[in-house]
Amino acid sequence: MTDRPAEAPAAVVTDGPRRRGRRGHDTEAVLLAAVRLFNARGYDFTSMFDIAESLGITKSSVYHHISGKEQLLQMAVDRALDGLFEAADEVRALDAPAIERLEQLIRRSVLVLGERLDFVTLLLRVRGNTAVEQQAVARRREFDARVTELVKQAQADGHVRADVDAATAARLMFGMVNSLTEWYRPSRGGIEALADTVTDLAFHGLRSGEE
Amino acid sequence: MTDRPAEAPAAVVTDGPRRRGRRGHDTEAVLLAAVRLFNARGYDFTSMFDIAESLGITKSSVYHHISGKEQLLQMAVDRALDGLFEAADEVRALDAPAIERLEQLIRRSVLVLGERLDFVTLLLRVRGNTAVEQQAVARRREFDARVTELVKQAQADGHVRADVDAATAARLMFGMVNSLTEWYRPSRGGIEALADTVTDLAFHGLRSGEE
DNA sequence: GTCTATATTTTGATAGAC
DNA sequence: GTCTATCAAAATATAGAC
Repeated sequence: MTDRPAEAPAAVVTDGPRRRGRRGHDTEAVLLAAVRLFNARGYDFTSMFDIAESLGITKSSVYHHISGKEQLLQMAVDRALDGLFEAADEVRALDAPAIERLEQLIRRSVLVLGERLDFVTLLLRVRGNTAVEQQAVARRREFDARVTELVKQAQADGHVRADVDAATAARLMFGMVNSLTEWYRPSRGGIEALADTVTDLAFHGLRSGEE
Repeated sequence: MTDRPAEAPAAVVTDGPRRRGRRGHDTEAVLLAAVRLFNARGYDFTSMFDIAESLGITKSSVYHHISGKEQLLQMAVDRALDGLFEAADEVRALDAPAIERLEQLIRRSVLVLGERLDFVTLLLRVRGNTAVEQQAVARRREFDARVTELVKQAQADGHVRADVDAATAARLMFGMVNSLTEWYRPSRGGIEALADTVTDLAFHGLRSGEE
C-alpha cells in the first residue's frame, strides 16, 4: 500500500504571506493540524500518516517541514507554557495585594487557555515519558509553585482562609481552570465572561448569599 | 528477539483464594498492572509486552487471561463509572434538599476517586476514539447531566446562586474534583478530610469571612 | 498457566526523482 | 514542496508444545 491519502484534504491552505503562489503548507500548518489530531485521538495514537492525511499530503512531505513527531509536541507545549508564564510574569509585576494578583492570575490563565486552547489542552495531557514531556512537566510544576506562593501570601494577609493548605487550594483552583480544556469550545465564545465566572466561583463558591 | 522479559518481575503475586498452589496471575492481576501502566505511560504507548514484563510473564500468557488490550480498558472504565453511579444513585435516594444532595455527591465522588484512583484516572483520560471509549464518554455525560440537574434544583430552591449557568457550574465543580487524579496519591491519606476541603471550597470559595 | 515461535500490520523515518 | 518506494523496528495477536 502507498502513503497517498485516500481522499481529498479536509482543509486546504489558502495563499498567505511568504507562500510562493503554489498551494502548499508550512511548519505552522503542520503544527496546527498535528495538535488538533493529538488532542482528538491522543499523541501516540496519532501517526505521521494521520497528520499527512489531514493535510492532504504524504508522510514524506510532512518530514520536509518538521524533523520528527516529538518536535511537534515540543513546539505545542512551549506555546502553551509561554502563554501561561507571560501571564504569571505580568501579574507578578502588579502593585497590588496578593489576593488581587491571585485573582488576576486565575482570570488571565482562563484567557490564555481560551486563546491557545489546543496547545494548553495538549500540555495538560502530557505525562512526562519522554525528555520533551519531562521538561514540560517541570515548567508546569514551576507555574504551580508560583500559584501556591500567591495563595500563601494572600493567607498571610488574611484575605484567603487559612484553614486550607495553600498547595491544595492552588491545585484545586487550577483544577477548575484547567477543566475548561475538557468542554470549552471557541465557537461558544464569551471567554471573558467565563473568566469572570471562574474567578467568582473560586473566591466565593456556589452558595447564594441568602443562606 | 524473544518475548521473554529481560528481568525479574517487579511484583510477584502471593497465593490467594482460587489460586492452585502454583504461583501465577489471574485476570485481576493483569488488569491492575495494565491500568497502572496505562496511567503512567498512556494507553497507546503501553504495549502488551510492557504489561507482560511488569508481571514477569510473556505476552502470550497475558492473552491467556484477557481477550485483548481493549478489554482491559473496558473493565477499567466500567469499574470507575460503576463507582460513580453507585454514589449518584445513593445520593438520589436521599430525602434532603437539592443543595445537600449536591454536596453529598461532590463529597462521595471524591471518596470514589480516592478508592478507585487508578480506574477513575484512566476514565478521565479516555477521549472517545474506539467503541469502548465512546461508551465510557456517554456514561460520563450522563453523570454530568445528573450533576447539572442537581445544581438547577438547588438554584430553584434559592440555595445556589442563580447568576451562573447550571451546566457551567457543574462542570467547574467537577473539574475541581477530577483534578485530584493529577496529584492525589493514596499514600498521602486523608481522603475524607480532602473531601471536606473540596466541598467546602466548592460552596464557599477561597476568600476568608473577614473581608 | 506459561512458554517458544511466528504471522501480520503499522509505525517513524529516509532516499532520491520531479 | 510533494511525490514513490522502501526500510527497520515495534505493535497486536495466534498456534501449539509443555
